[in-house]
Amino acid sequence: MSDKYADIIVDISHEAIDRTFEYKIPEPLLPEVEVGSLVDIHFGQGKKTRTGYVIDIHDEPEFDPAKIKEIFGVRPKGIAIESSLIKLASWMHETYGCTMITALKTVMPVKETVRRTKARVNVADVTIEKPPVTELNEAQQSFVDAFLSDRESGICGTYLLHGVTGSGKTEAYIACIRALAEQGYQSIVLIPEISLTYGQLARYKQHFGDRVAVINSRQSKGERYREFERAAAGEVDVVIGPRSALFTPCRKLGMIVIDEEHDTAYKSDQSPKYHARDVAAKRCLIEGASLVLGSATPSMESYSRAKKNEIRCFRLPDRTGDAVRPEVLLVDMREELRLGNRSIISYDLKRLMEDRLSKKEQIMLFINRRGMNSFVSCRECGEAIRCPKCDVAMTLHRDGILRCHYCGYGKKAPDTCPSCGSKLIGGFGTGTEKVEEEVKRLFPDMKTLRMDRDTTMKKGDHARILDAFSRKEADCLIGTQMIVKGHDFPDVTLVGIMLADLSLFTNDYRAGERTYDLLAQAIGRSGRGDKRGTSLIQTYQPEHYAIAAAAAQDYEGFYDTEMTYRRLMHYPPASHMMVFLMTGEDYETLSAASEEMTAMLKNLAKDSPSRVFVIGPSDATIGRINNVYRRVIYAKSEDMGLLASMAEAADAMPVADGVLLATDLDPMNMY
DNA sequence: CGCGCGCACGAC
DNA sequence: TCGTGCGCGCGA
Repeated sequence: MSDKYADIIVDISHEAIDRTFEYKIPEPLLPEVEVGSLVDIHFGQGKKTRTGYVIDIHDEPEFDPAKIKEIFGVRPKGIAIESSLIKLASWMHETYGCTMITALKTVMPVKETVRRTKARVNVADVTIEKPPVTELNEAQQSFVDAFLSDRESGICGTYLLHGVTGSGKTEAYIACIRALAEQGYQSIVLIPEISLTYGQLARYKQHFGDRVAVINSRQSKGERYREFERAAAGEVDVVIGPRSALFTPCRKLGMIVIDEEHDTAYKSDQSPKYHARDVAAKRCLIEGASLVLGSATPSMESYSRAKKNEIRCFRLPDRTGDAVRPEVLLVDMREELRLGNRSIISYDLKRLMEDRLSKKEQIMLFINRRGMNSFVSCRECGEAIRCPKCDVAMTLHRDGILRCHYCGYGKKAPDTCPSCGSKLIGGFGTGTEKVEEEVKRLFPDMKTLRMDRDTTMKKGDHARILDAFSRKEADCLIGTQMIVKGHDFPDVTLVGIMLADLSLFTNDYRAGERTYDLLAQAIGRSGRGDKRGTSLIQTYQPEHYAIAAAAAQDYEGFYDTEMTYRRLMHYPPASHMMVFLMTGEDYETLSAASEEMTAMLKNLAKDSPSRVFVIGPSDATIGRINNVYRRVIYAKSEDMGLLASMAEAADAMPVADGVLLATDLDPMNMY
């Protein structure tokens, strides 16, 4: 048998993570040493024994063999938290095709000295009175029972809790966390950053007091590291945080919860572009923990696995009961135009708004776009005003400034068409500002609040607007998707969705799913109190399956149609897809590099035993952002390992100067 | 992190 | 000219 060599990180400090050292594995230790093992080594000139983490094992030495030292001891398995995180990194390296170092950097906590900041009032530090004992309803209890009996028989399963906000998912999680804590196990609860509110946190604090660690993006690296240390020391029962909290080192991990598991924020936007759901599943497998997914509109990925009985699905009915689900009306805006209504507010919506205003009930208007008009175009030559640095049309804001939503560039809107000089130039489309203006025109007495990226620039704006609305300081809240997530307003009995089609226009394969999810959430904002609510959807495509299914509140129906389409097109989750995005400032260089890359990938595909389609290269949907050109290549295959090895090969391939490559497995956004 | 190399300065 | 003190870079 040939010699084996191990790449090792020396436990000096985590900052030195980007350097590995090669050691020989002596024959007798071969069976024990694996990726993630803790080993004893001599390092540097010192004769002292040091701890090393094995991050890779290979046959050929890359370093001068004369200088390679030997590993002289292996620690028993399962001692170090780091060991399981290294295994996780190794899996990410294999799955996403990123380098081991990049994977390690995402997974391992980086040690930073905690800068002693002056005691800030942190939500996490507020003390809360003891819990009223919570009673679980039948559906919650049956999930908790199944979960616990599975664990008793040593099964660490995956569970899907299918239920809307308010159906009591959090109580069910808490019951599991509590039972696990009694057995000395810790839990990690992932929630989308936006839902990490005082109220959410308070519920966990009520039950677990100081034994809660909180991770959020506003913390300094030092503060975050302190929370990691508390978890690693076993000082907490539960860790709550966004995607990155997934990598909290836990002494004895019992469960990972992913709340709102369909949320796109669970996909990392940096390399490796991992999906928290997949990484969580792997971490659970490594550490013997259970995985709980919660959602009102499960992702296609999770629901298809539930249908195949790979994961157990539990339905939690809405507490308020199905009888008070909101009534949903669908308005065909083409018909509206025929009736002579050119307003963005349909006759039906106007009538309902009048009614709510007179009853002093509240209204939410949801529009999937900020700004005033979507773009400015010339009615004579048809030319739209585009960003000089990006291949997108610019958006007109009420202050008369045209702004690019991709690079932030802004300029004053011109009076005449820059290409033909015509004065017949104007805005098309609609946005939050336009809706607010129209509401003011139709209802001069109505008090409105607007919430979008422009009105929530400063921190605290978010909470201020929502608080004002909940104190009933306004009759109508107008906003982008940020108003539909969470937040119960019991007096809202009317939700208007101004243009349901907008989220379909992105044209990527997840557009249908995103539209259904957005509409389902928006619809559900109405009638959260004791009064039944109405939701009205305005659309130009009432027959579109995502819109029709959302209006009928028929998730199953949507799922079936969507899945048929994904199968037909070999899109995830029916298959897997790797995107190779190449960017560069010089189009010619970039184009040549992308051709070369495609040739290499096609060559790999040819020699592969599994079926794989390589598509491209072509310009990305947005071919240029901030003067950087973008070209894409797609590879589709059911063999995820093959796609990862293609990504790895692409990564290793030398490309022209000034050309960058990024890969993305099963993307969530368009390219 | 801990070691030692090498540079700089100080005492003889 | 040699001795020592300390800062920095390296370690497989």
